[in-house]
Amino acid sequence: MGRRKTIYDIAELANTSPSAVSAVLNGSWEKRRISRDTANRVMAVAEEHGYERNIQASLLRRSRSNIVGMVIPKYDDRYFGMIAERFEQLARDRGLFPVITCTQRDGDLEARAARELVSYQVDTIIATGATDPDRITEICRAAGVVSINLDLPGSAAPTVISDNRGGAKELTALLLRTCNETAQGRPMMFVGGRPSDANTSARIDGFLEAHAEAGIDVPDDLILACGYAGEKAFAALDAFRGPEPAGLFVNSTISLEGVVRWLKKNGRLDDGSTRFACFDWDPFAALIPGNVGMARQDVPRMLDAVFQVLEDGGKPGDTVLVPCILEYCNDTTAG
Amino acid sequence: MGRRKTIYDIAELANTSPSAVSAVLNGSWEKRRISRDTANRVMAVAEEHGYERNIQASLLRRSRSNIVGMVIPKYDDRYFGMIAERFEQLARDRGLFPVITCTQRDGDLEARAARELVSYQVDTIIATGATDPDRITEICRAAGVVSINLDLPGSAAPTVISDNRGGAKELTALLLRTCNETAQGRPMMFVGGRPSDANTSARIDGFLEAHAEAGIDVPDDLILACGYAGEKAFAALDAFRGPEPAGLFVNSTISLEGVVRWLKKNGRLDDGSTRFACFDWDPFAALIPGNVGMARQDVPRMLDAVFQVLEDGGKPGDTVLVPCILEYCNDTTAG
DNA sequence: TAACCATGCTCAATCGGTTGCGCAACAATG
DNA sequence: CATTGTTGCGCAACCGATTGAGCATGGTTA
Repeated sequence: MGRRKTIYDIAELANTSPSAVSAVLNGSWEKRRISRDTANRVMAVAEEHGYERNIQASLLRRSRSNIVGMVIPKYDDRYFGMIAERFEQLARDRGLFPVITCTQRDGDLEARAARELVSYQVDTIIATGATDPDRITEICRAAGVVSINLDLPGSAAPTVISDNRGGAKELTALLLRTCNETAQGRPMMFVGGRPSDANTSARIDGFLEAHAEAGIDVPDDLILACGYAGEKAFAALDAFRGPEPAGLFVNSTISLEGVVRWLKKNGRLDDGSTRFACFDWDPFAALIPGNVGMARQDVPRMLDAVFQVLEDGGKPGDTVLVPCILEYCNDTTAG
Repeated sequence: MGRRKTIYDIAELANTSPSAVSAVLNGSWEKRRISRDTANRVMAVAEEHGYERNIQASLLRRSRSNIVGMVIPKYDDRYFGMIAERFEQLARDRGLFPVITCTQRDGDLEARAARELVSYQVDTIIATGATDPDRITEICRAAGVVSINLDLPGSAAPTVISDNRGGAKELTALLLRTCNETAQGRPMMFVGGRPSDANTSARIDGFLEAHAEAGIDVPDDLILACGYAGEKAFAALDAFRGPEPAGLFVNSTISLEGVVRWLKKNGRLDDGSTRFACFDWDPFAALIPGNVGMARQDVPRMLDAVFQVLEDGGKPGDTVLVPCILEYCNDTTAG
């Protein structure tokens, strides 16, 4: 099949110059004083021949690319899936071209991906849940690319993040209330996440605060920050030898997959006898017996905030804290 | 901050020519007989100054772009999330640059996205679950871009697709077996999807076939192909006035969200009294009481097949059918 | 009639890599 | 010494769109 059509082909077919074609097709024709006649002629020819602009060539000449990159740990997760979907939509609404790259929570992959995005001349990189946000920011800085952190705080770029501490505290309080009759002042167990991860550590703070306010002491061995992966949570629970915890605070739906597998294996799932709460939201997880509540991160507000920061030009250190939405599950009431 | 560094800057700094820099940095330097000395010098200087190649400029000159585009209906769904994640990984393994675009099951958006990808000089577009695959193929054809259909069959490009009929038949048979005592020869209900959608129609075929083999007749009004969205399934069930169905075949996890909301509202969820089966897979949905099984589409095999077709150069009409994996839920046994 | 302006268009340089071709220097061979 | 080959490198055209500058043409004003 023949070569792709270029503005030169269209110019010849429409009996005018490449400059005129370019002006017509990128909308600057009125400013460049091309007559409506010529414009119509060019547009008709372009349409007829299925012309598509070569953005590479266009961007090479322009200074801004209007490409916004996002680095995200996973797609296969409702939280990150929603982020990706919303990001695309908001970017498109603003006439930007979104490119998302999935990096499996691997710092080296994140850096590679960021460099790759820079090569593609992105104007901006949103680093979502990056294990090392400042490394990405540094790559961006060297290339003159704006960067924003989402879901994990970095010191080198503006950050938009959930109120992890507040959300975890509220959720823990709910869990304590619901377990009140059975627990009798015993502490809950915290499962999943990495202690080095700022979100996990903020949630542990909230978890402990809620216990403190209820006058309950939490021994260290009840904090199982064993990693996010489901298998890790499963293994950590399996290896736990202390006294039976009164209820579980699960740090993410990814970890929850392992937790429910473990509960199922031990026959404690179907009757809902083991109460748990989970940070993050999943519509099906919400229906699992024993789940008393989920802290849903407010993805729409978070992404609105990201684009707000983008438009206002945030400074390193700026942090937008977005409250979580507490979802009551399985007829837990607020009281 | 200064302009981005170019090969011209690096050439000057390394005291050589731009051609040599280009050759060194894209790996063709041995072929172009640049000495190891010069190469090392150039690489050191590039490293030191954090040089990143401008891919736009590079692609403008080269003929192949190595960009593979994917059009996908949603991210916020485990099935499509897995597809996206796997696609990225396989593309990267092959040295390609994946760009995914989410089009919300909207034909016009799909076409716009395809055109946009063409503008970005993609070599290939994988149209996943597109409502109108042939339209995308036509856009690709006009631009000399290879296209492949995934998850929905098109006549104009090679297709990789689940064995929807077979999977639905097996799943329906499982549902019939599990409902045997209570159903006493009564038919199941089919919920969700669009009848115009080839997957839905193949699954309806499988659903009916399984009933036929069990000698059970299915009246038309038990086929509620009301659209995929959860609310639609909810509304359709709410509006249904016929005799109570003996069990539900749900056409996707998206529809299932509505189905379980409806079951919950009617107090039939927690005791698992209403049996259902669902096409597609979700780890949490698998644990919902009453769920007897899920037909899990074999995402890894599907994507392996896609890249296989890409490498072998498939023809329009070629179809790879990938079997589903039947997952038994809630202690349903195979027997 | 000269000076000036508006209109409608085109020219040619430019963005940053890539690549066919050729040139200089030197070694090896006849 | 003439010819041929090898090594190492640089020149300049090119990819396709954008854009500052400029050039006719025709109309208006002093």
